[in-house]
Amino acid sequence: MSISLSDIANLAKRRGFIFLSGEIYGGIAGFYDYGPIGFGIKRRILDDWWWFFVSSRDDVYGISPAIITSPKVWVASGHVDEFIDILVECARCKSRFKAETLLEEAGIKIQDFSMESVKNAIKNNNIKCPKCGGELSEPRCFNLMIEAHVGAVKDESSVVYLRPEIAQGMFTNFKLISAIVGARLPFGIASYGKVFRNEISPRGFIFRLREFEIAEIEYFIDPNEQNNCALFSEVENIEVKIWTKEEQKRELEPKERTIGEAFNEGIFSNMWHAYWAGKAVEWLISIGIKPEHLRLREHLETELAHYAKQTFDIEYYFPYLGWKEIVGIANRTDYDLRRHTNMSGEKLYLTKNGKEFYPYCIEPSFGIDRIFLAIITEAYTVRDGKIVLRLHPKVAPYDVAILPLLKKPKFIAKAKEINTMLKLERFATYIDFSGKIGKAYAKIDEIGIPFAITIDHKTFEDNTVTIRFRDTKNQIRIQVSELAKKLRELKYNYIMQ
RNA sequence: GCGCCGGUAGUCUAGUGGUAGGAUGCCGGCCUGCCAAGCCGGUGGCGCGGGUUCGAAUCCCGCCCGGCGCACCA
Repeated sequence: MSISLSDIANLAKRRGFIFLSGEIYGGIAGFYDYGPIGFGIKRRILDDWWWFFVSSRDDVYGISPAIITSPKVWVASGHVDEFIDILVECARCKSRFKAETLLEEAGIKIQDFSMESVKNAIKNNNIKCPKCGGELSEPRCFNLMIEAHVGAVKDESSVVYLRPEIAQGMFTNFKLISAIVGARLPFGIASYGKVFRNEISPRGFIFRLREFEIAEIEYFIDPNEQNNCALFSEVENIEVKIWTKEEQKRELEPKERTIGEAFNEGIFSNMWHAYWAGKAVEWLISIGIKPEHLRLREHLETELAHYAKQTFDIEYYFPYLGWKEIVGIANRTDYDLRRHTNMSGEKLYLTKNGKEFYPYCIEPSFGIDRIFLAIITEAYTVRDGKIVLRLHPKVAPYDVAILPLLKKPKFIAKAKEINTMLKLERFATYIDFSGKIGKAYAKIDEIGIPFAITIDHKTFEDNTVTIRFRDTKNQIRIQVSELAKKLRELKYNYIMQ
């Protein structure tokens, strides 16, 4: 029996993972609130991401740029031009078209894509609906960036944009950061946070959102050293399905390759691009995604973003949605630093042997909410008609549950004592003495807590408790004094099945 | 944004014009004492707004939200 999106949404609602935002007023499409369990999991994902890509490394620096910044940033980045679509609608069949595509197909070239010139071009060339031949409506502007206003007066000069990506915060701070940290190439700047895109129709539970969390690294390399990656041995042997654009065009299946093989085949735009694709896959697997549910898919030329030379999506196989993007790894070249240098006048380039040059940039960009959904989907299993969420302990909402076998004062007191002890050891504990033990086990299985400590009669004889394993229901008995050590061992040596 | 379908306790669901019912969850009690046992009691609902009608969960209109298809997804 395969799981559906509504199974996931149902669990999410029932157990406090995630809810439609403002639901008491009917909600708002594309915006969701994370509840206690969901945010517990999401925070663990973000923490582990930060550890893997920032804290555990010496070459990546973490920052936190503002969500709203100078609107000029978005002009320079190309988002003001590229992120705005002018749409026309057929008055008869109601189909909508991008004005740009429509004019292109009609072989008409116009200099500027202002509303006026699009309107005139359509009128003067008597362009009709390509589907039904009907009359086209007035062009309308659809901006994928969400606008806001700052200051007391709400006019054109007060317009700001909610960031549609974090990357620009890394580029605009490039000079300051590289000077402060004394960074030498190659090095990266990383961040995570909320971004906003005015999607036309958000769909698929939390799959397409208007406000979502992205974690990004902008990794800067010397354009003359693109194929000199000293860290390549870290990823060389990682195996993953890779689907090149040629294979897609020729309708061939994706092929299993190691990152090393793929690089040697010339599939990646450079060695660092291959390296970061490998690291992204490595991380996803380390938090519980099965390798067979992942693949790297190269963007076709028509899909490439305005800034990208080559992009690979890491796609995850959602049983109810098919293969969908959860991570993108783009080679942005020197596009952004060059644009910002030209627009701002600041020198966002480096000097080597007296020669000025722009670093190239490889950008791994992680859609955290989609990864959250993938992790929940991956973990969702049914045992004896009950849901067991087999999350990796690293991303479980709590480390351990503490349950008294009986709801008697001395059992509860002992549970509280152990709870306090483990909290002092920095475990995220979950204590529950509200119901019966079987019911408590079922509940913690559903929210994915990997281990449960049970206080039973024997506890009062010899100060031992049992640790019960979510995945097997097996129990082991252990001295209370050994608990912290054992739990730490279990958490970090956990092997996904 | 267009088209089709839908929206009843936290969740699942019965109810097609006449007193909203059940299951589950949640809270309390009894009992039991290691994997959602049982019994008793309690809590909680017709997405929002307008209209038709003596009377609307039910019919009509608008909106909001969701699902599917199209379009969109740099």
